[in-house]
Amino acid sequence: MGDSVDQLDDYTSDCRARVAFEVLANRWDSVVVFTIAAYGPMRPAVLLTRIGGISPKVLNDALRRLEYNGLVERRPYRQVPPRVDYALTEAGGALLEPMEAMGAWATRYADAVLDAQERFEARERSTRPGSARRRR
Amino acid sequence: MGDSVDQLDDYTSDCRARVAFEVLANRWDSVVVFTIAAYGPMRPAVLLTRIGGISPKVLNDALRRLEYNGLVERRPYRQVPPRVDYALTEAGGALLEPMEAMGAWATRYADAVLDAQERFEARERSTRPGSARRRR
DNA sequence: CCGCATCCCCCGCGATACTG
DNA sequence: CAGTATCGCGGGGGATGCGG
Repeated sequence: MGDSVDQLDDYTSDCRARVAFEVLANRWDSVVVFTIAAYGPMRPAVLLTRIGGISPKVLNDALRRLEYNGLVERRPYRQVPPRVDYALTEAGGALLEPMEAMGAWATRYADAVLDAQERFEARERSTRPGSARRRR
Repeated sequence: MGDSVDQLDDYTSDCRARVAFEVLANRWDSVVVFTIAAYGPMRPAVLLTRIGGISPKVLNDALRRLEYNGLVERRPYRQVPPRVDYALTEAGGALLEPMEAMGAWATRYADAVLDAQERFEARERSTRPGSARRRR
């Protein structure tokens, strides 16, 4: 099913934004794109340290996905020890602007989100005597 | 770990956009927000038909999540049979603009993404004799 | 009509260990 | 250093059925 970026109007046809969200749907993809956009092409090891809390394997998964979707270009240098770096494609670079729009929203409403979460849990707790649950 | 919208700089601190992406990370959340933004407050049943290919349960999950994050407000009418509708909060409504930025990117680069996917698979096929794999 | 409870499947994340 | 192979786990998506 939800395979690639095939048909745009599986749902409300105006919602082509979905394509963009699908492309950045996974945990780290947007972070990787943003980091490369901010600092320029980088080697995996550097990405690894620049981004915190991501394992080599997961980073690699993300890079492969991004490459698959044409957001990132893999540039191998033929030498030993192996050396590679990843750069943004035009599509990937163009993503920076919308991402910053999202960022602006986040800085503005992050507190509102936090408040809503607390209020939700408080309400839940007063209704249901059970333990405090987690929502995503 | 990646729990709610707690710390903003788990990674590159400038990447606060992540908060926004987390809030819309799930399969249908952005679609629901967008649909309500486009047509105004709606009842679940209407959402169900307006959006295609989503089950009642999954829609409800999405609405709960959105409510939890304060993007959507649940407005019950005390009557039988049960009547409810969902409206965007201020935060939810403000999301429309960034989402449209993402949409603009999508309309511009959707083809590029498709091409990249095909090229990737072609390259993969010529390298590895195995079957054509799927990437997400 | 709303939305909960189950059950299943799949896949992304994460950790670890290994090869070139 | 780059990338792969395994394994486990958790959680979302999807289908179905029940109850308020």
